[in-house]
Amino acid sequence: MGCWLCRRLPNGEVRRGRIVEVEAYMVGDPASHAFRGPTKRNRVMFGPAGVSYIYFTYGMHYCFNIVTEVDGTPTAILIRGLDNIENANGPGRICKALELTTEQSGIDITTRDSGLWVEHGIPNEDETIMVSPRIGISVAREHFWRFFINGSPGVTKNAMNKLARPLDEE
DNA sequence: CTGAGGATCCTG
DNA sequence: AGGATCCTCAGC
Repeated sequence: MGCWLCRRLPNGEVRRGRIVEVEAYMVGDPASHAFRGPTKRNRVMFGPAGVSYIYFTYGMHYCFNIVTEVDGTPTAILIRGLDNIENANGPGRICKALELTTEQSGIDITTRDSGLWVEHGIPNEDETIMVSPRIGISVAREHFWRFFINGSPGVTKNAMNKLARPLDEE
């Protein structure tokens, strides 16, 4: 949260969006694409951290994730919202704004050379991190594994927001 | 081979 | 609340 997702577009333009909303997909998590084992689509989730996982859904949208844990442990973070970029609230809109498709799945995002990378950032002192159930899933709704910066314009407006509470009230 | 459902988004 | 639109995967 607060880091910058950076993308060099095919025309050379660089866009930087501040990450303000994410969801975690865990080992043993029935809502995770990796839950039923490796497939052609999800195989990069089973690889090392710092790699993009992008999938196509609903016949028209792409969603961008970052693989997070060690090789062989299939976890990822879905990036759901960015500030500082127009029309980048929502995972499908992020991929549209940054021109990301499954072509960019499986690439190393720890280097600028890939054209897709993350730069360091942290939340500001006056920002509150909220947690809520994840959006758009039909199982494992009991887990508060969605995180967002309260009040940021890049955060999705959704019914789950009314269930949100501050992270530091754990 | 088939069918159901989907980590979404827009409109009304 | 419903539709767009098609890929993926489980099941047979």
